[in-house]
Formats: sequence, C-alpha cells, structure tokens
Amino acid sequence: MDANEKYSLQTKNEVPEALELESIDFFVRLMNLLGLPRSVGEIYGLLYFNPTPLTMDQVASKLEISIGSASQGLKTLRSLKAVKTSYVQGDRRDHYLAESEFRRLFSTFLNDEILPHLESAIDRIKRMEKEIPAESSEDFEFYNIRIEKLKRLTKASGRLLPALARLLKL
Amino acid sequence: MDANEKYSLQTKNEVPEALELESIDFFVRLMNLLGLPRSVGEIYGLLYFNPTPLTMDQVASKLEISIGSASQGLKTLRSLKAVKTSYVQGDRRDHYLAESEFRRLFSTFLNDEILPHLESAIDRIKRMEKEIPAESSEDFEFYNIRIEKLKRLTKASGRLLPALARLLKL
DNA sequence: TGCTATTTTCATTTTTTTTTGAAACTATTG
DNA sequence: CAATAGTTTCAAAAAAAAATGAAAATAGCA
Repeated sequence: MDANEKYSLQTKNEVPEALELESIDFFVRLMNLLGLPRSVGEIYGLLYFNPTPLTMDQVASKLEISIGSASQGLKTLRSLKAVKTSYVQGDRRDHYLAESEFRRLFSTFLNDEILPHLESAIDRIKRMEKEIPAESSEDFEFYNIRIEKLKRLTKASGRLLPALARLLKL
Repeated sequence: MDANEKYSLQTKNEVPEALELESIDFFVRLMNLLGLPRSVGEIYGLLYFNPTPLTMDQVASKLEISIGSASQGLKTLRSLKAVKTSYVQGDRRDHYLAESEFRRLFSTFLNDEILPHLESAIDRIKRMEKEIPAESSEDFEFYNIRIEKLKRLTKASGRLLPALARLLKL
C-alpha cells in the first residue's frame, strides 16, 4: 500500500464541509482574539474536526494557502502545544492532529505571551516610583495614588492569570 | 487671563519626563495586548500621570502625532470609558483626564469586544451539532466529543468573563 | 553515501492597519 | 450672524503584519 492509497483510505469518510467551515470560522475568530494570524486559526479549525491526522501538504491544499504559511502556522501551533504530530506507518511525512485540550493551549499562551509582560511591568513600576517628585510637591499624592493603582492592577493580574488557567481545565 | 497664560499655569509643575516615558511605554504595551493601536496607548499613558487635564492639541504636540490621530485615539478612549473630559472655565477646548479605574476600562472592553464573540459562538456550536454525521458513522463519537469540548469552553468563558470583570475592581 | 521527499527559512510581494493632513463640520463668541 | 477656534472625518500615504514562493536545509531511505 503506497502513500496515495493510504491517503484515499484516510479520507474516505470525509468531514462534512459545513462543519469544517464553521470550525475554521470559529477558530479564526478565537485565534484573532488572541492576536494570532488568520492562517493559524484556519489550520487549527481544519484539524479540530479531522478524525485522521493531516500532513502539511494536505493542510495547505485544503485551505489553499502556501506551504510556507502552513509551515509557519504549524510551527506556531506546535509552540502553543495546540497540535501534536502522530506517526503514520510507512509515511515519512509529519501528520498533525489538533490538541483538543484547551487548558493546555491557554496555559501555554498565558505563560508565553502574558506573564513576561507582567514581569516587566513589575520592574517598570519600581522605576516609576523612583521618579515621583518630592513629598513636598503639590502633586505628590496624585502620583502615589496612580502608582498604587498600577500596583494593584499587576497584583490582581498576577493572581488572576493562574486562576484563569486553572479554571480552563476543559 | 487668556488661554496661553492658563496653559503656562497648568504646566508649571511638569510631570517628570522619565515617569511620563515609562507610563507611555507601559500603556502602549498594555493596549497592544488588547489589540489597540500604539497611538491609543500613548495618549492614555500620557494622560495617566498628568495631574491636570490636557487638550487634544497638547496631547498631539507632546506626543508628536497628528491631530487626526489624537482625535481618533481620544474617541476610542472615550468609547472605552478610559478618559473623561473636564470643564475648564473660560476655555472652550475639551480637556481630557485619564480614568484611572481600570475596572471600568476592562469591563467596557469585555462587554464590547469579548461578549459578542461569545454569543455568536453559542449559535455557531448549535449549527455545528446539526452537521455531525449519523450515529452509525465510525467517527460519530469523535465529533461529539469535539462539540462537547467546545460547549464546555464557551460555558467556562461565559462564567469566567463576569468573574474577571468583578475581580478587576481596582 | 548519495538521492530524493519533506520541511524550513527568508527576501519579496500582498494585504491590512494605522497615521496623516486637509477639507468639512460644529460650536462659541464678539 | 459672521468670524474663527476647535473638532471630526476620510481619502491618501506610510507603516506594519502576513502570505508567498523559491532556495536552502534536513531527514529518511536505497
């Protein structure tokens, strides 16, 4: 059995087109909320309802995007732990499956995209504090209140993000 | 007392430049996380540490952006309830102050940007369910599990977002 | 090891987003 | 109500982000 035969076998039960389209649309929007490019959402949406793993080629041709885009998009999804590769006997190509555990996806996103900002924010607020005019200044109180609010914001975010990740154990 | 005299009066205690720069940088990044353009972050960052309200002109010239940008950015910030205008006697220009209650800022953002997506997601999942192949199909179970996960995701988000807004009462 | 299938990289092109600047509009005041 | 200060709008320009496609790199196989 060669690769082509295997391909036709895998796709003999095709994913309903309407379902596939809704899925792609859904994830394009979701990924967009997270600031990820359209192609990344398309790829994940395609894989999400595919019972069998797809190769990069299949992804690119089904979505009519370049293999460059497909490669980049799959790289992004791998780094987010949103897809995994599955070994297929006798085929040397990589085969991709969607990781359906959103918890993992979101917690990777929070750790990689949000937490670093939070940490640099804490440093920045320390620097800001040093720049506040002397206590005698008429606006001393104003500046302190603003700094205080920033501190509370970062503190709240710091508590919130892990809680968020925990609650998203879907 | 004409407008120019008033202006020089207002700015006689200048905001420390380093503080202003850190603030602008901070909010450019934060707004960026929320998908808002650089100019919006700059404007908010500038206003955040200004004890006195600033006019659109002052914002534009301090940040060296066009008045078009300043007008657009302030419009965005007003719609997010992130700035408020304050009346200054004898000056017909609008004067802007940063709204420092992040709770309001974030809850407007959640209501305007996130909730609509959530609502359309619920409809979309209903449509997806109708597209699942017949129970006899070998992948019937697979599709159902995926749909189920999407439902849990939207349900969790629906519970989470209001909780988030509540916790951000800073 | 050399050959070939597959994947990655990245300079270039395309698309999208943001900013500009000037005209149109609005509101205030003399 | 005319003059003008202030603001908004929007077409065009500039900048930023994403996609392409072909060359380079890599990996599996004979």
